[in-house]
Amino acid sequence: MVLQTETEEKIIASAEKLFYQKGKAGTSMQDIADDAEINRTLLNYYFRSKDQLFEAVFRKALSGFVPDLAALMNTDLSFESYVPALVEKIIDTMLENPHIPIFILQELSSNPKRMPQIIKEMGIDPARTINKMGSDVPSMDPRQIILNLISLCIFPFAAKPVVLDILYEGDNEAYIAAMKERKTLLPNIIKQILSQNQSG
Amino acid sequence: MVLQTETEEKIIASAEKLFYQKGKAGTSMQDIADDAEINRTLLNYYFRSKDQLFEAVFRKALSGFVPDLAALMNTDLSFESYVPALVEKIIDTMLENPHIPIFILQELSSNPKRMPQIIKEMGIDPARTINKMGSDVPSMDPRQIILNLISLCIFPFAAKPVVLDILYEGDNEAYIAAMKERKTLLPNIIKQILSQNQSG
DNA sequence: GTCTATATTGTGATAGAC
DNA sequence: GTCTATCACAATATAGAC
Repeated sequence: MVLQTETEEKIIASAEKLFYQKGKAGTSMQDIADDAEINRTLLNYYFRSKDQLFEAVFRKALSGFVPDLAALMNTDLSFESYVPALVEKIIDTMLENPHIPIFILQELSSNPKRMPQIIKEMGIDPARTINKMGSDVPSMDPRQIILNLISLCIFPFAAKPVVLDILYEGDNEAYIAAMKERKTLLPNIIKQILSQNQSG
Repeated sequence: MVLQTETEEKIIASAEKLFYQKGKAGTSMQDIADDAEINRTLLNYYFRSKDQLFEAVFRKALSGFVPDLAALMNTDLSFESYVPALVEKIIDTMLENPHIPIFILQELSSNPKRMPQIIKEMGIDPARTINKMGSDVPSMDPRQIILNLISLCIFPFAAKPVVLDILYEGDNEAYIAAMKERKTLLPNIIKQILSQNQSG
């Protein structure tokens, strides 16, 4: 990621904003050009096609946090010991950009293979993680633990509009505070789940 | 929901299928007409506009399970006692149609007020539920409990493509079995969370 | 209720002048 | 690197014949 022209940067910024909010199909090249205040044909000049522009935005979104998660998971520390850092990294990322979960899930349904492929490229090794957890916590299925952890971290952001309205009566400050609280809440829950099943 | 013409039923069936898979913006009226094997103008004849057709599909999706959840939540039973039934209803619904979570989340981002409005119409009373839980479990925030429960139920379906690929190596049978297992797993986790905080 | 024909606007993408 | 002009086609929606 070296030097970029000013125009290219404006395109990416507008494309991010609109793809995040309205999805790929819901955003036109004209929408992006208007938002960036440039001529529409420049989008094709810089990125050749809508597909390639979207791909650039998608990869940039993942590269903002997936490599950090991979680094955590690829240490020799036990699963339990890196859970707090994992939770904090995910929640902080989502707090910075709450649109990311829906954006990714949207693309997932129309292009299921892309996301798994990219996160493996970025250093996440699912088999290694599952195996290591299997020796840490032999009494239960590591995949259910991972599923629980990720669900608890991400879903409250993916469903932000309902959560905000239904549980926090539209009070965004209260919503944000609750999300921050979860950075300490969730590691405790995971610890409980792990200890329960080790004794059972 | 009385008698419908055969054509109207075919339209709804095709619209459901395509809106679920590709979202509202990603589906054209022509796509739906082709899938239903009818003339495109009949869509406008029966539903007047794409918006109204989408609205019909969206309401139908929610009416398949939200009223049942409302009925559970509006009894005088304690929260803890109806959790297993709640979890089972949600997971069974998602197993029958795994596209529903993404479909709803997609619409949520482009139309944040619609979903909360509809589920309140369908009998869910968030304030009542939160208040009742507040007296059941006074030591912790009921909203965090609800958030955890819903996250654990729904996210594994919303993210099915990644979960299936990364955790279950594409083995759909294994994925389904794991989801069914969660019908007994999740109520235990919720019970643990509740008891931990009651004693703490 | 179902069709053809058509209006209008928007789409992604490229060629070629400057 | 940025523009105008233009292509080929797809979008939603309606009018009117049958």
